[in-house]
Amino acid sequence: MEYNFREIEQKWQDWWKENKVYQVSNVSDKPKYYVLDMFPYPSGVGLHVGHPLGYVASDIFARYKRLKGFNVLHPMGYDAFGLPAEQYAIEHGIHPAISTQNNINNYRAQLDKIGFCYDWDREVKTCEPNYYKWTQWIFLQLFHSFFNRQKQKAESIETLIKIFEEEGNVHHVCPGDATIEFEKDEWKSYTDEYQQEVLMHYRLAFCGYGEVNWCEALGTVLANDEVVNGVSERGGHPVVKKKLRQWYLRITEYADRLLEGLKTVDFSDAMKEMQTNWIGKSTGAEIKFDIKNSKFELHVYTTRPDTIFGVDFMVIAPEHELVNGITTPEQKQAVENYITYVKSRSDRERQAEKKITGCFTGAYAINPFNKKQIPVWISEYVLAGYGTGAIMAVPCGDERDFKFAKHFNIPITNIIGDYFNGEEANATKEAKLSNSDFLNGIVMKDAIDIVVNKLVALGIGKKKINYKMRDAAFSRQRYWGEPFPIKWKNKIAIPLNENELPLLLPKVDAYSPGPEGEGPLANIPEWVAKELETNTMPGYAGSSWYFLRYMDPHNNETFCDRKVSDYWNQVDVYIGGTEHAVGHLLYSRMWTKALYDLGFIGYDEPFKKLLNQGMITGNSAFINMMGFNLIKKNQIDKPYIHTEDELKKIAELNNKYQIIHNTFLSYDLMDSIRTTYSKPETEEEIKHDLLRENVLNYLIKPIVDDIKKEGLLEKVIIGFPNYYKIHIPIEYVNINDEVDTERLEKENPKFKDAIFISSDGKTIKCFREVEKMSKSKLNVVNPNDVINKYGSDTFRMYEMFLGPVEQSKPWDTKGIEGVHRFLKKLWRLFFDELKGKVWNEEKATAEELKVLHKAIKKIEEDTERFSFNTAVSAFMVCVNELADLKCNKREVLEPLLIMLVPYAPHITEELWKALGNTKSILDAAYPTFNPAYLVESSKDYPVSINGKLRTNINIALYATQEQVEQIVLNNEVVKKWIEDKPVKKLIFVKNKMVNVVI
RNA sequence: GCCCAUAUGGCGGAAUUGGUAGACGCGCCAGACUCAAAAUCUGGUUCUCGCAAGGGAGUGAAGGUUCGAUUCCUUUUGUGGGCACCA
Repeated sequence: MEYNFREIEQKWQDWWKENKVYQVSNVSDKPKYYVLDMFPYPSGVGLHVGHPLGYVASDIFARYKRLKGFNVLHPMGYDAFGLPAEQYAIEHGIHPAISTQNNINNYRAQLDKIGFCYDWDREVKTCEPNYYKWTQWIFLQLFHSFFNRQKQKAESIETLIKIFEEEGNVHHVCPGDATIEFEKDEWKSYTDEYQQEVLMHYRLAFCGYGEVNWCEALGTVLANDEVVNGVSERGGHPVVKKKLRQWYLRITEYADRLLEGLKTVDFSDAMKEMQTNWIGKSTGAEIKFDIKNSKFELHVYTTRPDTIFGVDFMVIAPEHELVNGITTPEQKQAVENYITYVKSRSDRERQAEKKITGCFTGAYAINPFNKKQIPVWISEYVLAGYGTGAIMAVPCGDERDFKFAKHFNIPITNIIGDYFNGEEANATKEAKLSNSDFLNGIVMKDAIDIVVNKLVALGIGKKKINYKMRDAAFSRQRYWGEPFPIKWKNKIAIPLNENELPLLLPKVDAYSPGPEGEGPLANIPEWVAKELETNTMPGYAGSSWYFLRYMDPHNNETFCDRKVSDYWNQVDVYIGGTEHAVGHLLYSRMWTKALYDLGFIGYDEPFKKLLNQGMITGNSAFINMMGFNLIKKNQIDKPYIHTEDELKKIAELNNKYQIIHNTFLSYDLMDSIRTTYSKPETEEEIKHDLLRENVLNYLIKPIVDDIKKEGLLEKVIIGFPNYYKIHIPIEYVNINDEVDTERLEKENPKFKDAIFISSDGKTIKCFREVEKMSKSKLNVVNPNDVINKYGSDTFRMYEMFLGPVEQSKPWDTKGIEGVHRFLKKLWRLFFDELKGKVWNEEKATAEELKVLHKAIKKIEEDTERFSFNTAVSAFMVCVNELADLKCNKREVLEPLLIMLVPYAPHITEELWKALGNTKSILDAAYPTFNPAYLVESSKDYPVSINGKLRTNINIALYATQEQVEQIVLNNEVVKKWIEDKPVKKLIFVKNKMVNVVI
């Protein structure tokens, strides 16, 4: 009986489906466990081998927990709204709903092949009305809420209105606009319109204005990754910033809670650090500066008020509201030019730019303490969104300010004495201040509070806590997203009633953007007639709460019954990529906190533990191409004036030969071509040079012919070769990096009639590089192909065996044979090809039980700590050892099978049934480790002399330090190394090692 | 530019708390079985000097702490991810 994985896997997948073995109930006596994957966006390309890495890991863990007696919730669904589907619709005229469903079907077929234990009855798709109804509903809850800073929690906006009626907003500073202040009578006197405007500044979901990437030529707003080097990726049109009405979530109000919550969750330190940095809480001061000869005041946020006397200039963001008002007439033109430049730049470009740019506004701020006049500049490195959009620049203490000052010749004041060397800034807090008026002689870190207190006393500043995090932009000018349940009447946002939900996304035939940067919904007359909001929600709306819907996916009364969410509680393990570190993971944490505050769920952190899976990168294949540039002769020696006609011809030829199209060079040739010997001596070198010459002559000949034909013989020369590499599809490359050129030419139009040059006239070699797996890089590996060849059990185990789940690693099919061989070897412990059944009912020996229990210990520990790669190798060790012992005993094999279920569910179910079990192995009890089988009486101690390993000595485990010393020092090898030198110390660590120090 | 991660044989990786560097697998070499191949099995495989016994070097680089460092600290280089409208 052979291991026929194709038959086995299909059989059990069908059986599991028929018997609904993965259906999970919300009612159970068992303890609950919730294992969640980050659900995928169903792209048109389908899954590649990188996607299932996390899914296999979570599947193993879910199955493991089930064997351990838990009621395990392990669902899957689709994050189905998104930009790519809409772009596809624009290009191909297929409705996103249809292409998305097609993609989902494709994903599902792929996922099913891998044998996951998802309860598919709980599947959610964010683009379905019965799902997004509740996304809209939660949005309304956020809209109807504000964040009560005194209680540090969200509350109903009705509560706030009551407060306003009773005491105005004196105890509730307006988070959207701190300048709004009113008493109760004032509130009552406000028009309804103004009251609503004020409330909008408090709501957790609110409307405001924000900048977007606007592409006039495409008439649309572009995502950041659709903008490359300041122009649109499609078409290369200019992109500028444009202010549009946008919805936001007031996530900044939750900044402190989000920080606090990190202490209660089990995320990696790196993840916590990333989120902490993203929130970017800092303590400092806001300082008011008067502007000379002007009514304006400049507010600056700084974390270093102690450096106030070192301020040599101010930099404000080019889009700062004061720029217009304070710029002097002389500087107006220069400032306008500079702003035009900045408008074309993305925030990221602005921060990454090394070139120092800026423009003086002509205005001067006045240092409130010494009345010094400080020039006010604008520069792209100051962003409007951070702090007050203005900084006080202290060149002696900040590198960026220092370089700016040097570049524009602004005199630098040194306030830190010897700490500043004039060559580079020093951000120390330890220096004693000088040139600092009343702060002279005070250590900087102590001066901070002194300055703040003085600022407060003088009424020109205050202590301030600042966050780098901004409120989350929550609207898109797109079609394929959740419509907002909002109507606009007289510029007032009117929420729909709950009974009007879901507000269905209307069917459309065209997806082009609406007028004035509005979304496609603005093109639908009925939609506009109803005065409905034309923006839609962003991709992360649906994903911010989906883990709750899985618990109660068919509920039509509420998003998730409170009793059910109380039972399942938090997600116990959440597995997904780090790329979501500061997006999805912060948003879903915020939504959870808001839902908790409003009493809809019983916990305020969604994910108890987070495991980050690494990427599986592709192993791209490249082939070389070459080309030559023609160099006009006058660039080299004597001046020669080319005629117009000649110049045109040269340009044409250059165009033709810069890359010699359709001619590809084997990789092993490239080394030869790139090296030359000035004096070839050995036979090899002569051969090498000959080969090189042949290739080059071959390539150059047609160029020379063309040069002659065009009559340019004396007028140009051929320059050094250019080298290029291009991707070739990896399916045409074998394990030895040899290209199947015949098939490639036949099947791939890009390589039709291609010429391949090799060193031996036969083999064309390519070279490999590790890159992200993507369609454009022609390096995608489809899991189905692997499964067809080796089966899903092999695939699952190999994905794990590749390395730690958290780490990125390249996909390489080479090693998969080893895992497959392991499963075959396991099979042979049960069945022999010729003899058939070989397993038996004999009693296991102590040695065999030791092998088994060693494996139980190791595999259980490794699975618990998500070290699946080492668990796989422990299985291999165990099977190797059992094979060596010729152990075919049920007593040993059965527990081994149960342990293997999470990793290879199909083969284990088959063998389990073959052993005569009638019930599924999925609910078997996990074997219990018994340490008694592993007890040892002695150990081979490694013995080092001065830290260098010299020998091993077997010593009883109960030996005392004195006994060990005696044994070790009398050992021949040890004696030899000690010679006659005195032993300074002998280090003995029980059960570990011995080190003799001489 | 800023934040985070990461670097170990020909390759993927192991070494869980500072204690035998290279488990396990791939690949490669040699052998067995076979008419032959596949499959399977046995042995070897970090580099280097040496016939061998046995030395020496070695975890991106440079320093440091320690009896002992892949592991901790400082500096530095390469690579990958994120940076607010890809998901």
